Amino acid sequence: MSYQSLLDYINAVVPLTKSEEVELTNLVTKRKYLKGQFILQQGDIAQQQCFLVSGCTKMFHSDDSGQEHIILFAVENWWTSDIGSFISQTPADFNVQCIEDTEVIQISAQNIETLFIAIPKLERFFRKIIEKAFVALQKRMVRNFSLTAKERYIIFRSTYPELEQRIPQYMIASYLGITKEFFSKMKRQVLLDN
Amino acid sequence: MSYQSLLDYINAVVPLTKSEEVELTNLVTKRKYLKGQFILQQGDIAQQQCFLVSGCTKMFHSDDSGQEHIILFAVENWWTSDIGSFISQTPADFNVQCIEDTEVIQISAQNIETLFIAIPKLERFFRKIIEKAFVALQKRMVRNFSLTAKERYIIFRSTYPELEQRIPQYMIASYLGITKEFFSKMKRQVLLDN
DNA sequence: CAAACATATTAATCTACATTAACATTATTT
DNA sequence: AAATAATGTTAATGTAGATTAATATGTTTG
Repeated sequence: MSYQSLLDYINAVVPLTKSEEVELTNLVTKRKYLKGQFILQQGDIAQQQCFLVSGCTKMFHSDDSGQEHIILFAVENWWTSDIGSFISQTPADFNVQCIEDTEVIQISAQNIETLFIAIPKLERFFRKIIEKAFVALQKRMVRNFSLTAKERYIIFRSTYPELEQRIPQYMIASYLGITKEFFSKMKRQVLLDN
Repeated sequence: MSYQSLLDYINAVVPLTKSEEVELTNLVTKRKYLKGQFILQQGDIAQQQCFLVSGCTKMFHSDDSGQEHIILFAVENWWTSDIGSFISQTPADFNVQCIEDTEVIQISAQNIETLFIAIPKLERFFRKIIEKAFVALQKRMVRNFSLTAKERYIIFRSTYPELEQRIPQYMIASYLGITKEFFSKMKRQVLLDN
């Protein structure tokens, strides 16, 4: 069935019965986006939370001077959305844009409430998902405080070896919080070191 | 009753019945710490999640060169804990230390599981709490990428006007990700500007 | 296969912030 | 009240990373 990757993902955390699986799949939708398309634009209200079936996205903030600051990539079996906008239905601080053709399973803000009532253990599931995301973000924050860009890059490489192949350098630079020019310079250093 | 501030806090998000309130208060404990004492030390496993009744704490990471990086303050009605350590019972990345005499209500890792089973809506409560924390952290991350220390300080002042009175400057500097020397210099600029 | 566009490199110059070190001011303790 | 510790300031010098701008390479598209 077409929602299998999401079901597998959820079942690994909170096992669902067959009827719960049906209920869930009735409240989600599937959608394809092309490379370059926006799933969410800064200023709009996030209507959906997205689970990636295939493809790759970046979530970023455009600041006043037009600079992009990438704060999250997502690939297969990752979630992406501006959670703040989604939960309080306020204008998003972030854009979500596809950097490959991307297929997602979406849950709307309305349906997620229905789901929480129908299947309370999904509340546990989403709590655990966001706990994990929070912990990762907190660690990244500390790294940005205490490590140099070079050190952060080395950690990024070893943490997400697949990502480096799929994502243009200048986006990785943005994710690390540095310019593409400095990234290029620093990368040469790293490669020479090995 | 002595757990009232916690009950008020929870009731504002998920209303509890009287019997649920009793059940909850039976599974939490109260404790006092003196200024300077550690609630949690880096490398230990976080046994408790803490709700502050009074006082003030800082949560920080000590890096390899011994530098402190503060990533969270907490005052009355805030939660504090190394969530990562607490949920997966692994060594903490962070210290939590009192910067005033502090009284907390604590929930242990074991009891929180009991609570989730006894009162499922607490699962919703903690999901909402952590969602809020996550959103705030994400915004702070973007600010660290896109704003100067001066701009971040101005936002800090207007967001937490009370904190600036209670907390030594050098800790605010650490929270902003800069040295106390640079903070001192930059603060003079900000004060001259007004 | 051009032409257009997206991505990456290099080098010169600039700046926000770190480091060091000395000193000043407040709190706290005895 | 003196002594000690904690906190805050100032100034000189150093550096990670930004900015600008020119050029190179790679990849789509007509």
